[in-house]
Amino acid sequence: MLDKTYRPAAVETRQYEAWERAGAFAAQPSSGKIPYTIMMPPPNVTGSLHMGHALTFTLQDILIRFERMRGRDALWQPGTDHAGIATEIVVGNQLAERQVNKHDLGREKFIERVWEWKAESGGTITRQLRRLGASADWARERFTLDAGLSAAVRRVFVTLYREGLIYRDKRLVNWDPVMHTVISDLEVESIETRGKLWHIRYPVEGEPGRFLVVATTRPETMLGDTGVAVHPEDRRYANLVGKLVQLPLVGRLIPVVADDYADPKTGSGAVKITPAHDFNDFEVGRRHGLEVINIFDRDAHLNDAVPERYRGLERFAARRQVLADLEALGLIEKVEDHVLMVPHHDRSGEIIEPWLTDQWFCNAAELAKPAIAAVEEGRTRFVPRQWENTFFEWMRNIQPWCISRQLWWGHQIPAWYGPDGRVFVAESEAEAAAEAAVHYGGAALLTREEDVLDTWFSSGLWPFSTLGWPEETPELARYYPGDVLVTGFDIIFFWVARMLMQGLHFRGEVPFRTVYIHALVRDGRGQKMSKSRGNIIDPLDLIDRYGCDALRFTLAALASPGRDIKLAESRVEGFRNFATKLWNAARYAEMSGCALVPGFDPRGCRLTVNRWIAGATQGCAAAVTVALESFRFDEAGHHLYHFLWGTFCDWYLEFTKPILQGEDAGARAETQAMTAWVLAQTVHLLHPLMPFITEEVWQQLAGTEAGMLIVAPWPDLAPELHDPAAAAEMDALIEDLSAIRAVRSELNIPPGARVAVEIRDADSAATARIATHADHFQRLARVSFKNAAGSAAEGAVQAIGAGATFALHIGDIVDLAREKTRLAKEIAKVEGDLAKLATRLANPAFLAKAKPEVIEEQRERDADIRRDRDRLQAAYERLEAV
RNA sequence: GGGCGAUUAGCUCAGCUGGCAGAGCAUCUCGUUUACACCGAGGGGGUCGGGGGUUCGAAUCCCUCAUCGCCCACCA
Repeated sequence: MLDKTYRPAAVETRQYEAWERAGAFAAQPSSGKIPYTIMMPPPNVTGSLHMGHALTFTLQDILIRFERMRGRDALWQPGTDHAGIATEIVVGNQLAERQVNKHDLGREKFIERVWEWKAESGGTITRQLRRLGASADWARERFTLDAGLSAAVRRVFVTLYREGLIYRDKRLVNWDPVMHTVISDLEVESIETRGKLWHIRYPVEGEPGRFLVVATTRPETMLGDTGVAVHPEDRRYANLVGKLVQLPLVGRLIPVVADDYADPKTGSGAVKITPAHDFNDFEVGRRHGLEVINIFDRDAHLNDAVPERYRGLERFAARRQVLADLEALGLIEKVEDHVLMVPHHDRSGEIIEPWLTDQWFCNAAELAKPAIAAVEEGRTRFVPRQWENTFFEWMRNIQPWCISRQLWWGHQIPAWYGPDGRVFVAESEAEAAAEAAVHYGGAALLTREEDVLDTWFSSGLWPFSTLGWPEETPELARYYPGDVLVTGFDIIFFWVARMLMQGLHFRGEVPFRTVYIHALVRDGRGQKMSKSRGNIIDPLDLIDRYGCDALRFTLAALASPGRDIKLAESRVEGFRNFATKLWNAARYAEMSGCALVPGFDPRGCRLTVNRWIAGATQGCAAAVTVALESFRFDEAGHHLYHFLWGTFCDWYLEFTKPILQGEDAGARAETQAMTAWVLAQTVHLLHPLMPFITEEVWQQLAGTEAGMLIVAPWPDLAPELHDPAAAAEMDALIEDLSAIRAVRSELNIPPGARVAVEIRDADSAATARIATHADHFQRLARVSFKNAAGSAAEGAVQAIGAGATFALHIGDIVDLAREKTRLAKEIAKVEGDLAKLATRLANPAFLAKAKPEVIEEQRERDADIRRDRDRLQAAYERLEAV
């Protein structure tokens, strides 16, 4: 027996354990089934579930469950990511609370501490994923720092190095002066900031009293200036090109060069050039052979390259000092307010300093070519298609990828330096030592590269490293390439692009056929949820309060393509109610003796109502299938919602109550079987979205020996179940009943009052229908048909149904004038529609140019409305006659 | 500066290849008919952001403007 109320928490725990125990999540490599693979985007190993996770993993689980039920060998490959920078920040903060920094600890101790933290919190995210109902193959869980995945990383690094696609280079990079690491361009977030534009006078050499004015937002960097650029066609400065100016505070003489980079319309038109600390200036300097003077140390404090009075100053203190000194010298011409974009590290929030260092780079442009081609040729397609443009835009302008990080938590780069600085790149120290021995003609002391790799370097290998590569495992052969990758647009560049590049390079095949890009879940103001903003809605909180199924259904229903999700709690509540509705319907069916009948064939039903609901069920199944096939989770949800609530509960269960309580044993048995059958189909169709409650209902309905719903076959219903005659009859009946109910309600006729009704203007179909379903009229509209006492329309309220008018005799309580007004209003509305149709149908251009089926449709509609109008008119005239 | 998206009921949003403007929530009215008040029945509520254009016909396609949001970009 089903409980009186559905209690999600208990059911969710019990069912999840049962699934896992039964091995329902496990892929079946040795089955004859066609594989279906989804690679789970690995969340941070020490992270915890947020709403973005809830969305992405719900959608993935829906697809996996759908395809599993459709008979595919479903592999949802789970795992976690070591998340280098993010995790180092967290552990760094933990240490900071104890007044310790990581350098006090040393590399080895620090890494130990991170592993401890992983042991402490590492299970959290996967536990939470289980609470979400995620049916991943947990036995195959992987971690990016696993031995196997680390071997894959080393193999890839070494291979790309030997192919010349990974190299070491001295370039300007984005430097985080607090974390002391480089980050890639993608990790830089430009934040609009209100600042100042200082106009500074640089004295022209040999022309006392003459100044060249430069404008800058970062006056402290002038200490590293090695030139000033003006536009070659800027008349104002033409005679200065080739001359020298004297750098104030420093005294260095620096050249004025002509370069297109200088924009005459910006600032003063003359721009100071600091090659060591600005990406543009670096290029300008290179073009003109300017000196590169690095003035910052790794903390972004001024170094010994600047005059003594500034040495050791932190960059903003330096700015204040430089400005004060320039002011004292009268060299500040003016100061303007200025809005500028300041680069920040997206993780640490620190202001980035462009800094000249040696780093490891990957030739992304080369790797991007096959990836671009793969998407162009449709070997991988994006859904929605829109995102392909974003992908192309970035890939076609891709920059060298800086893959080294000055961190400790991650894959240490497999490179060793000889005594003379020569690099040996190899998969192991022994291999490197062997190479070195050959090179030096004997054993040599090697020191290992300290840097680790960008986290995304290892996650880029995820689609094949998790399957055992570099070993050629059976899993690799079977599950690569995957079918669908589900992710948010925010990591298309970070992750999707890298997986495509690495997958194509090392497997020669795309890692997935389809990339489904979903929206971001945002807060009420449309802001990205983040810890720092403090605007997080906790999915676990919603699960506690409304049940997991309600949250899952909500996220699916809101996942319309191309639109961000602003999560409203009222939605979750509404879909919780939907789950309750299903529960109560199932409970009612159980109480009414509706049990699944083995071998029951809905096509054998005699009763119209059963033939009708069979067709409606088939229609729903087809619609849900199409929706899920095309990633329209929202449409799948809406079809199910309307079918289960609006059709099955609101109408079918009401229509069949008299049958279930009636004397006709045959009709009762057919209807009981049918009710159970529809419920069974519905829980199948709903299972991917609401796995828990559907499994629970299914097991009550079918019994435990029937097997679990999670592995039950997806409904494949014959289109012949749709019976047009039954559908037409029931639709018309619903229209009749609704019309009568509306009139009753509008006129405030007490719902309990039984009303005598007289039928007028009925066509033959309506006459037959009313006779057949008289009991429904009685029960669901509370009317009884009797021979009209007299023909007078006195006291009658008239409801316009489908092909008949129902005159309700309600005695004296009718306000004739009000009733006439009501009818007149309806007539006016209908006449309006008819007028529009008449214009259209009288338009020769329409008749000549519109598609024939459209014309036919419009004519039918015209005829239908005309019939309604006529009956309304007749009803009105009867009142006139009183 | 470039690109993308959005603008539809009080709120959150559907509306596909043009052909009857929809849902959920909220609101109002009525309701203890034994599945369900997390419910049932019914109602009100819209110049589809503005302006052009294409078309027999536009919420839908095109142009333009406005507002909002996001992504990318080296403008001192």
